[in-house]
Amino acid sequence: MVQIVESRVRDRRREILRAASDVFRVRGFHAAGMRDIARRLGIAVGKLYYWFENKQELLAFCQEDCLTALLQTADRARELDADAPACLWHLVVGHLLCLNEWSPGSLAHLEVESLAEPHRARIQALRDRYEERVRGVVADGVRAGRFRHDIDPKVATLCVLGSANWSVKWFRPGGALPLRRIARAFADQLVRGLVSNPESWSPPTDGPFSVEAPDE
Amino acid sequence: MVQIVESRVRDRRREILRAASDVFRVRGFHAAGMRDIARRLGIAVGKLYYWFENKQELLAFCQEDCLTALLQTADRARELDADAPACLWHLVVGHLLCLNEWSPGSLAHLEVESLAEPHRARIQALRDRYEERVRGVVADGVRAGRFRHDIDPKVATLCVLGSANWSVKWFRPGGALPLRRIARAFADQLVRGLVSNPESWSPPTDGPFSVEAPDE
DNA sequence: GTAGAATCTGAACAATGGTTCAGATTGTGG
DNA sequence: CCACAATCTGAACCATTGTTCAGATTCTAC
Repeated sequence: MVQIVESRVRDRRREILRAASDVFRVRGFHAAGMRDIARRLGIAVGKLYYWFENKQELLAFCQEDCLTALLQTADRARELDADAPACLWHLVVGHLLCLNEWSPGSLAHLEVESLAEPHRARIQALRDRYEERVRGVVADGVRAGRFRHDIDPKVATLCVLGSANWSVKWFRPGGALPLRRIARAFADQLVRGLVSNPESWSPPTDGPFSVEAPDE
Repeated sequence: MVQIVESRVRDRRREILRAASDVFRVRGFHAAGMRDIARRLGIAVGKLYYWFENKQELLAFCQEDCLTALLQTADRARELDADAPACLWHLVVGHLLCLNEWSPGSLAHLEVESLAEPHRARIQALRDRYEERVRGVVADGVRAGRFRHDIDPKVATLCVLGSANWSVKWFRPGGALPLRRIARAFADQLVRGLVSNPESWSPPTDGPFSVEAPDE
């Protein structure tokens, strides 16, 4: 019963999130106002304040939605029981697909400093948790000898996440290159730069994120 | 004579740019207002409008300043007469040093969509020119057999620039890791992911950007 | 059919921030 | 010393945006 109510609340909030995401893409994240979002939904602006306390809560909801999805891709990559290079490869692919195809909140994800307390701490904790997942894969790989011993897992993780995150700035659906090809190429380059046997290593050919999807 | 006047105008405008940069860092790029910038300089807000037509011109000036510096690092890397992997390596290092140490306008550099016409077209042309420089190095390397033949120079360039650009979001002077070490590690990973002989390739040990600077 | 809960409206309010400009101040050349 | 140019001031104006809330509408349970 309570679950049904909560599900309805979440559905309504996610509907607003999707409208917000549309406005983020059209006007830019920082130029997106509450009136624009309400107009996008065809509702009065006051209604937004029935479902969200204020704009900050809406932004936090967007970022949380995206981070939840990213953490889920990390979980699925982990579940593969693959070695660290393959696991990291899937993580990179998953990150790009998540930001550019699955997660409507991804534009908000980039805006690290747009949140103030109290939302900021909670969202930062989620970001840290996700980054720790990625770094854990890299560190495991170094320990197992699958990644070079002279890399710093923290720095390598920052390099990986930077490339993936920045893709939101330039990738456009329907562009010259399909997203999955870009995702594989990024994953190839970033992982190959870390493995201890780059000349014999080859990237995975299957996995959980439909990398051979119908855009080829 | 005219040169002296232009130099004075530029000096004044760069002084304002540095104040703007300070405010960008403290308040975040999008929360930085003209009053804040004027306060930072201890001047009346109207003075800003004596030297800049409006806020957009100031933002464009910041981005142009940063892009000019980036193009200069690309020129210096090119002048080395090194092969493509070494050249790209220096470009990556130069990019990170430029954004995080030399160029006060770097926070503005990230904000691709904050500019409207007519400034946007001019700045976008500079961005394209810089990206073309980087991509040219990658394409040359593929042609010469120094980079893998199966990479797409455009995608590889986007991967490289994404990592480097995103560093502005998290790097802090005085942090746990010195900038040059981070820059070298990024360049190592990104170039090693592209070279055709990653197991025998080793990164440059000297170059134009003081990578062995006194932070070690 | 009705009471009460849930949901919604949209004008008004307050705050913010970009910009203007009449007038003031400073600098410079004759 | 003075005219004129260059530079500067800061209050006021205007537009925008987040938010509120009294009241309206819709929904639901009895």
